[in-house]
Amino acid sequence: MRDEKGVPLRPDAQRNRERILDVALAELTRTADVPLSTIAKKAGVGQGTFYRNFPNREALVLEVYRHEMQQVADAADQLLRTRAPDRALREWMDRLAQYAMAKAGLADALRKSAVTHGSLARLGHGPVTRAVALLLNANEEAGTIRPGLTPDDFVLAIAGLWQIDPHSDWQPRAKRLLDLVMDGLRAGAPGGP
Amino acid sequence: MRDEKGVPLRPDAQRNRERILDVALAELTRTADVPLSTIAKKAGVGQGTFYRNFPNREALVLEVYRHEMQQVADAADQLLRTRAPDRALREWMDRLAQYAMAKAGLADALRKSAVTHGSLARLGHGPVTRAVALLLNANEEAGTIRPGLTPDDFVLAIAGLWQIDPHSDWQPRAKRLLDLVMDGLRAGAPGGP
DNA sequence: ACCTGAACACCGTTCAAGT
DNA sequence: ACCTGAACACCGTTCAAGT
Repeated sequence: MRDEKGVPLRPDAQRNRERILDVALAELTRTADVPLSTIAKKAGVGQGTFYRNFPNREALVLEVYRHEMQQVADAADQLLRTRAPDRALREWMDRLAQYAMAKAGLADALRKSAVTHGSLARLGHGPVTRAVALLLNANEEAGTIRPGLTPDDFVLAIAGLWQIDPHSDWQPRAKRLLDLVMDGLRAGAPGGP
Repeated sequence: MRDEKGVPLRPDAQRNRERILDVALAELTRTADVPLSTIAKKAGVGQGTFYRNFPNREALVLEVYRHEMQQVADAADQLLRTRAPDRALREWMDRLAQYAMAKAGLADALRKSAVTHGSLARLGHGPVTRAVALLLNANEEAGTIRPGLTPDDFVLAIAGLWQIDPHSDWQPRAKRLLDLVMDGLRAGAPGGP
């Protein structure tokens, strides 16, 4: 990890930053409204150190979320190698749903802290967008979805996932949503019915 | 307006409540994070009076949002009387999009204050759900959408609307999303292609 | 029965002093 | 160069006193 000028952080500073992120992940996953002071305390750093690393709540939440999203994104490549494009896409959506439900507190935190639109958009330019682009491309070439769909279209279409209460019986609702989206993606595909 | 026991509020109490709601609509539409104390002050009531009416931020936001949503819901009946079912559905979706963009601050406020899932679900049992049910029923009977879709399915499918930045060029993105959803609803319809 | 506003508690943010 | 933690500011919530 380096600072804005490209200078490597001092080792103790680096460790502090990592400890904050570790604690933040654990705490934010549990509930979205942990006081930042609690995170600082559990990470064993002073308030000032916390704010040196993350100037506000949003910066912290975004960083944690980005890191977690990387993992979901990575699953896309493997699915594409081992399955037909449309099955890969659908299974990836299922994993995304599971992930969204498991990290509900984190998603709440994102909603609450984010300047909302701006931040979610920025997240879009991360690994998830790349994964979605891969999946959509493969399907477009295989003729299993209509041409011209963008990762942005897809992300908007599945936004409902984060509206589902993870403490409820969420599986059937998620399945119905994802089936609907999949039908929407398929509509007008060259290889369609 | 009556209290929990069905006793009508004293006239001055009633006026206070209405003034709070008026001010809250104006302020929350502008930005989601107005201090509640500001709303109380602009409404000309003390802190205590504010809290008598709305025990927390969420209660206020929900009430304002419900009131505003009523208007969108009302448009459904008129559209159904003057248009073919699928055109009525699509045009209603367009209005919803316009509304969501106009009241972006309000939607932010809802996201930030709500216990998130619980509250949005409660909103679901309001006039909007009734309007969606009407629209879906008419289309199902006309054979323009697949049978068996619920208002809940629909609400989840269009959730992406509230992810769009209203300060951007939102029309094309909203159109692409709503077209996709409409295709999803149509997939498998008896009268479909 | 309802209202007011000062008082309290809590949390985010800053900054002087330290290593 | 980086850290600490007390101090400050702000906002939600309560409550004693008033009409």
